[in-house]
Amino acid sequence: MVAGIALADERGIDAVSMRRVGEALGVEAMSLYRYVSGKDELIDAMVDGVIAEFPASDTALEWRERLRTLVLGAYLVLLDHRWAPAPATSRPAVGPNRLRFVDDILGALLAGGCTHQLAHDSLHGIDNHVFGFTLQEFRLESGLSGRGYELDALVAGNDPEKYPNIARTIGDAHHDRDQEFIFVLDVLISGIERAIAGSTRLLQ
Amino acid sequence: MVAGIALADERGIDAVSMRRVGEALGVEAMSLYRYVSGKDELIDAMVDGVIAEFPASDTALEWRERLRTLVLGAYLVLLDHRWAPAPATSRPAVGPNRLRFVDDILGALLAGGCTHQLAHDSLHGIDNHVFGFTLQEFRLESGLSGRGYELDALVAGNDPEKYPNIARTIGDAHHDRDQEFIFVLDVLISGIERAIAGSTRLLQ
DNA sequence: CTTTTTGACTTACAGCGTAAACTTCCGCGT
DNA sequence: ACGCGGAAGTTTACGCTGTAAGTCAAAAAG
Repeated sequence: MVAGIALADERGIDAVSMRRVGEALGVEAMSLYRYVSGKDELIDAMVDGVIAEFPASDTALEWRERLRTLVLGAYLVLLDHRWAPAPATSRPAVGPNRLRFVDDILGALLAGGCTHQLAHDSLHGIDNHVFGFTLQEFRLESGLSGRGYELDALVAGNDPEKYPNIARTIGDAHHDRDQEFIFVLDVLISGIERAIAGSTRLLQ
Repeated sequence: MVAGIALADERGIDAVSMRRVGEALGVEAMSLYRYVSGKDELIDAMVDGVIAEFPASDTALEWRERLRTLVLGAYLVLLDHRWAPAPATSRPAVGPNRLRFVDDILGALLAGGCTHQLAHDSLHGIDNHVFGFTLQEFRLESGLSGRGYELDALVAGNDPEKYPNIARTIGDAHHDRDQEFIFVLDVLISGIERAIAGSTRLLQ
């Protein structure tokens, strides 16, 4: 499994095949079936192996800061395993380390005074931010050209009358992945904070 | 392309192969290469074809309501094409309809008084919510068992001492996909709203 | 009427996941 | 010391995938 992670880290998730993982271990492909029931189980194990690297949160911190560092810790790990968000979000399996991670998020939310229902709902927003945001960012960064940000490139060569708001926005805004991740995270925390305060209607 | 969408709708994205799409069109697999350069381009076209169904926003609405209906419209379309979020989030291509969708979101944000930078950053949060949240929800709902929510099932059979916060939360909270999607959306809008008001530090 | 373009078909190949059967070898009870 | 059970690894094979290359008939253009 660690061999699979290493292989995916340097050659991408598509390079992970039973035959190649076997080769990396100096063994035939079919031998791997002694240890996993199939490729799906291997991928699931690899994903959970990455999540195992997520640092646990410091429960002594104030809940917002605790949540913030917890999520940022996960983010930093995912930076080193950019293939991981895709299988983590598209496969149904939920491994023990992911459960631990989810449990940690819930712990911070409950410490902040969320009702169980509110914590449950907010969890989805946070969890999705961790895996969904990274997934989309890494995807764009892997765009064919050498340019850092494919959306820019596409729009630059496109009709500014067709996409007026993009044309207006681009150029004035700079793209910084890390800062953006933190911004959305803070938006989420801020929104949850407000939901805790006024437990009734959120908007207005 | 529409044949590919229909095929994916009823048999899943994995059932989409060149040979099967060709079969659905009464044609051999290789004939498709007259119209697309390869399978990747086909999938990209299918994704953009789904996004083409997203209804445009009503620019007359107040910005928050405009953004809300815009995103909900997209959500409803994705409910009918549950395979779409996965390729939409994991492939680098950005089609014209997706650009239009993004442009629409930006329009609502700018109408709300966002700076260009704020609109740009918020866009990522909204866009990721649309595709990332649906991706994760559909993934869980496709879990093997007949149960609706796999996380429940997993945790139910797991050590409540290992995941105390999950154990505390589950049972008290009920899972309603639609309501959850709207909740997180409102959290995002609420957070953006607050970011517009106080342009300085978000938390505290 | 000839030439060019178009659309589809056929064949072929390398790679994939994995089912099934087979060999090799180590550790243990007798 | 012997035999044997099970673990570990290999070999072979099958059906599936995307797609490169070459062929051929019909339609469109000159």
